[in-house]
Amino acid sequence: MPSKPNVNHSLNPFTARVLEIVRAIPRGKVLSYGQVALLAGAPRGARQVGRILYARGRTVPWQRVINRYGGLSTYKVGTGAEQRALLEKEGVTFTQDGVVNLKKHQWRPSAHTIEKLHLPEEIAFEINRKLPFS
DNA sequence: ATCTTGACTTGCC
DNA sequence: CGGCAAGCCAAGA
Repeated sequence: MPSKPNVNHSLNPFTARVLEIVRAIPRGKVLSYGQVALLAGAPRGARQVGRILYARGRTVPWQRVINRYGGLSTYKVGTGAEQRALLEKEGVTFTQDGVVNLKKHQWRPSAHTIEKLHLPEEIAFEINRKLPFS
C-alpha cells in the first residue's frame, strides 16, 4: 500500500518550523536567513530558508528576512524594491548604503515568545552573536 | 546517479 | 572594511 513515502501533502518539519518562526517576527523587526535557520534547528540551513521563502513566501511576512549584512537578497529575483517598500511601511529604516540598521531592527524574541515557540533558550539567545559590530 | 545552482555564511587574506 | 574562496545542502536538470 503505502509504497510511496508520502512525499509532501503536509509540510516538511523544517519547512513548517521556518514558516512558524517567520510568522512570529513582529512588524518593524527583521532576522537573517541564518538566524531563522538556527532557530528552526538547522544552523547551516540558511540557503534552505531562502528557498522556502521563494516558494512559500507569500504566506508569511517574508520581507522581514534579510541577509547577514542587513542587505536585501531579493534584488536577485526581482522583488527587492517591493521588499524595501514593505519594510519601510512598517517603520524599518535603511542607512545610506541601503542596508537595514540591524542594531535597531533585529528581532530578539521575548522570553514569552521563546517559550511559546518551544525554542531552546541557549539557541534563542545565540542569534545575538550574529550581529555586526557585536 | 551526477552535476549545477543559489532569497546564504564564514573565514582568510 | 572589501574581495574572494570554500562550505553548505536541497532542488532541478
